[in-house]
Amino acid sequence: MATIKDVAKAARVSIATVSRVINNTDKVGEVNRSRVINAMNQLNYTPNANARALVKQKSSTIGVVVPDITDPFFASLANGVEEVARASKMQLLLSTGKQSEASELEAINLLIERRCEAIVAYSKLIPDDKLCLLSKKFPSLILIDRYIADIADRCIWLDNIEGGRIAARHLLSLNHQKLAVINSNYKIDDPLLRLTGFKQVVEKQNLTLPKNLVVSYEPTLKGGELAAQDLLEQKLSFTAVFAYNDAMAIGAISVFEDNGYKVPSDISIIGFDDVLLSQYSRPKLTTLHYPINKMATNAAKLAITYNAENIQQGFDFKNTPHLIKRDSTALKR
Amino acid sequence: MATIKDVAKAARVSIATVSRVINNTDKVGEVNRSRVINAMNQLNYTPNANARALVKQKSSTIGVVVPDITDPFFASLANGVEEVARASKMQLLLSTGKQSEASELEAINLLIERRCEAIVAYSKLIPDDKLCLLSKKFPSLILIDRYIADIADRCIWLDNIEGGRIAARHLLSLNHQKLAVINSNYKIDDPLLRLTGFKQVVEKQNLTLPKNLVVSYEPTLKGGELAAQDLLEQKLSFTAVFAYNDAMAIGAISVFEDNGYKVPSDISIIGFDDVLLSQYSRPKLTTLHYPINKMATNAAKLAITYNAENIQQGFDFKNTPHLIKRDSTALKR
DNA sequence: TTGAAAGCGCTAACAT
DNA sequence: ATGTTAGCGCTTTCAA
Repeated sequence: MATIKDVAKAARVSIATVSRVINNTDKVGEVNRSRVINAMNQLNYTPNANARALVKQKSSTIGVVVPDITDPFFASLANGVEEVARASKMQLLLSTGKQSEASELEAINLLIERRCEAIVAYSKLIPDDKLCLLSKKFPSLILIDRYIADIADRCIWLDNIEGGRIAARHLLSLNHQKLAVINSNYKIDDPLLRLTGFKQVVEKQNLTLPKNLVVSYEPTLKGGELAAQDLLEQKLSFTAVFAYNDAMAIGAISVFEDNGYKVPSDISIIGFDDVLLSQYSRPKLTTLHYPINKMATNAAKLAITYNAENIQQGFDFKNTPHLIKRDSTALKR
Repeated sequence: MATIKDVAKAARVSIATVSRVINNTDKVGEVNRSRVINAMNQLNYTPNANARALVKQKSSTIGVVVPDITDPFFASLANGVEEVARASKMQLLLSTGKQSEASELEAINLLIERRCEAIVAYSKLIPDDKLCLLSKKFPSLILIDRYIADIADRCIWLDNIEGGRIAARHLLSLNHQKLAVINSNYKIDDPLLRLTGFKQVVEKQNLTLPKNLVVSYEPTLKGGELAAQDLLEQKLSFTAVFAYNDAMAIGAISVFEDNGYKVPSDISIIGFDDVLLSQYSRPKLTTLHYPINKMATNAAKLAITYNAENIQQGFDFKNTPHLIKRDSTALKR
């Protein structure tokens, strides 16, 4: 590809002059300017962003690490970061850290090598201490969906406990007393936290949540189906279910209906996340909205802020889900 | 951040030696090697990928342009490219080209400035001639989901006409004779091509597709709902529907059912794309599988191949959708 | 308004 | 085995 030198030669000016017209940074005489422009066109010149990044010491790049862009939840996350990148005239470098600490670490590291000016990372497998070290080393690394006390000012997270509480309150307000929970069996905090909040509210009402009616499977459609089957085999009656996420809820609904239970008239069910799916399901899913897109834009802005060493106040580090009432929950008959 | 010079100074060796241990390219004495490694750790050294890209004349970057990463279809596309990047030890630069020629053009251009070694672009708004020019200028630019005769060797596309035919054949094989079509009103080729194929088969059977029963709306859930309402108001009977995509199909199903028609017993409906949604819907959607992930990996590999000026044979430029029979179509009663 | 030159961080000859 | 040095393509002083 043509370089700035080629253009300078063709236009019979110095490379400094070419640089000036490219960046519009200094006065350049009319004659020279148009000669440069002509030369650039003729040579199909495109500036080399890597060279520019090197000398200017800024990459105009914002990095994001997610496990799987195919998951709508992570797509929203990436999208949020992208919106900020776009608004800041930066570009998005996407790195996937799949199901292992090493992989997550590598993903972040690649982004640092690229000298991203900001990094938003969804990491569940790197232990707290390593993340602390990393964030010391690289101040504009923001963790999303994770809370580490030592670096709380670099964490944008969701209050999962409160989410569980909200779900419980909703079901209780519909007069349900016999409750069940379909949880995720992933080894991360979220399932436990949501269950904790749910239990808190339930037990405050002097109701109990039988162990048999708390089942854990993979947080997928299939997992939801298995969970529902499990629940139905317990021979313990329940009229409402709190599912770990929308996919599980939808899987469960299909099994319930296949077994002759109507949702919501026989069984109410509430999901979590409010991904696109929940609007497409039949019945439309009542769920907790996880403001991941907003959290991601916040995280990106925060990361940029730290990069500028220009710490600002007013970021929503802690976020709270809110109830979206649709058609999968109803008053107990 | 620490540079290679800092490391060299701390380790009391030359930068060449440091470079050698970083890249494991030459023999380095045991003593020096460990001194360098220590220095790197102490200084938290991370090599600067931009500098490396500059001198090595390769960025190890593969670019992808999509309109919206939030759309599961484009997420799959990006995912396919990411898989190839990962396998090739490259990284993914994501650029969004939203709903305008200028925006698509800018997205591609930013990727070229970054000196991506390969670019996979989903572009519907840039006219053929400009795209031809661009692909001359930048040989490792591959177009996905688009066919331009002049640069056919840089296009990975889906045979939409055949898709329409397959849908029609399927419905016909189920003895449906009164057919309707829910199409997209976007100003791109795809809707027309799918309809063309569909019609070909229908008319070959001496059946007709009444104009009133071909309706066009936005290719979304909402659009599908509107389309279904429109269809129901036509007072023309039909027993099977070909929808432009899964989202429209699912939207339509909900309206049909709300109006007392059962799917598939009263109305059969077939979608297009086979996105995740189609497995989650009730009934599960019969649809045409659009092998976008595979097409994307192919496009990425092809792009890399062109970059290496090492043109290989055997790429699937033209792709054909195939039928996924699920539960939304049934024999006409 | 213009050009010469230094240098961003790194790799890769070429010496030694 | 190790060091010296010349760039990669660009921006930015500093002079003219």
